[in-house]
Amino acid sequence: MAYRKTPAELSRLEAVRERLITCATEVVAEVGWAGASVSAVADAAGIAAGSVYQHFPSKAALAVEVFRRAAGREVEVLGEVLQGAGDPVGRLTRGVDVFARRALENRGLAYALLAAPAEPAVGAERLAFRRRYRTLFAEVVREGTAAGLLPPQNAEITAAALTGAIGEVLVEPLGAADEQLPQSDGRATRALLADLTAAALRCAGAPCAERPTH
Amino acid sequence: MAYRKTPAELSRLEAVRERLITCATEVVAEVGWAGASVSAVADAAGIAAGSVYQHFPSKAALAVEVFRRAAGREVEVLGEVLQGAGDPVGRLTRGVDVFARRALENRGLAYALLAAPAEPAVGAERLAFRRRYRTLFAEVVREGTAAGLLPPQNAEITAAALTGAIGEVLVEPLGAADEQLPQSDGRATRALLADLTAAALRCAGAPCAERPTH
DNA sequence: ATAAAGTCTGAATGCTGGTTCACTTCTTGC
DNA sequence: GCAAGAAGTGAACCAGCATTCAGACTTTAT
Repeated sequence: MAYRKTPAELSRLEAVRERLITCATEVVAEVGWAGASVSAVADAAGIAAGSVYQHFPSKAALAVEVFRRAAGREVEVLGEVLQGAGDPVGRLTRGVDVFARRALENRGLAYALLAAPAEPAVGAERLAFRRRYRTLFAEVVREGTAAGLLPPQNAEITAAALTGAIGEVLVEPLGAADEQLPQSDGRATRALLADLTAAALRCAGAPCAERPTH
Repeated sequence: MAYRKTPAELSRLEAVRERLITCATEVVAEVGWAGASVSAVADAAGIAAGSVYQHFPSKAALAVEVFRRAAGREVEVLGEVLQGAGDPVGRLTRGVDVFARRALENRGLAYALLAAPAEPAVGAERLAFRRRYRTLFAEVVREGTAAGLLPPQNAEITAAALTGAIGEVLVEPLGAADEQLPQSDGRATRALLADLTAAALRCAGAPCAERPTH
């Protein structure tokens, strides 16, 4: 024998793979799934198109991995907030706020994760992750009702409604990603976040925290 | 001159065009936008693929027309309910109910309109129609607050949240279109509708109509 | 009947973008 | 230094599908 992958070589390959994923994520954040062709991604990562297939069996597989990584981070963050300390209603408030804030801070990627047209494989992944968001929200809602802070309700439905509501409210500002980004923490954004969390709380039936809009 | 389109001929062409749109809608409802190739649609309408181009300049144009017709009907129905007689909260309730019910009665089409992957042109149209739903909901919400039936809130945001919530709640049951359709008015569906309208009312801040879940 | 002007057809064309592959360029172990 | 075996390259390949087009068939008006 005259060649065996040395540990160093192995980790170099791993690094290339990671770099590929990172660059692909950036490309997707910038031009969406539609514009993220294999060659565009390979270019961004500084390798040849053919080399992509050294790391992934297909473009779809790479796309799915990109999606999982990015969406996984969001699920994790959201989960930490929602399952953290404090009363359920407070956690829900903060969860919505954090989720929306993160989306607005990384619009391109958020849009890709939430709404941008994508190939079927990514679409399926999107569904799966939405279900995870739902599960997280549903748990908090259940805790809220158990604690008597929220009225009785179908937690799963409320969770779905929350997921959809947040997504829909964000799509508009995210879609306009290119226009003069209105400062991720400008006046308008603050108002948006306030109104969104208010709507979310109402949706879960939290007694109006009375933060009248504007 | 030796040929001029006679009125009869003209209306025949118009009829073919209509038939094409109808058949295309059916195909889309059955196999989604992805599966609705020009030849599949032409086959369904009983004409040759090339003849499609006698009536539409491109596949995208046909797709957009299909979307507009179908979505337009929904907007119209929803508008009629939301702008009808009665107090705003009641209208909102009925609007959500009617919307969801119609979607569940024509799952394939509803899924295509709401969520199925589609070419960019259709995606754009989808955005436009979502905006119209929002506008309709926003108006009712505004009326509700004006009448003192709903707490002060950002009606636009609430409307977006409502649109998103309804869509998200429906996507799951709609996506499973092929599985044993659980009777459009079975027990499960009734519960779903009740929970959905309840969530929607809470979202708008309507004082709990106290219809405890299930 | 016939010419002019359409409409219809469906196979051929062309484009787009993922995937392959013969070849070049490393890396490894002796 | 060298042979074995990878990894890297990018142009060629290929599949799917919208779109076109030359020829066949219809309708209209004389």
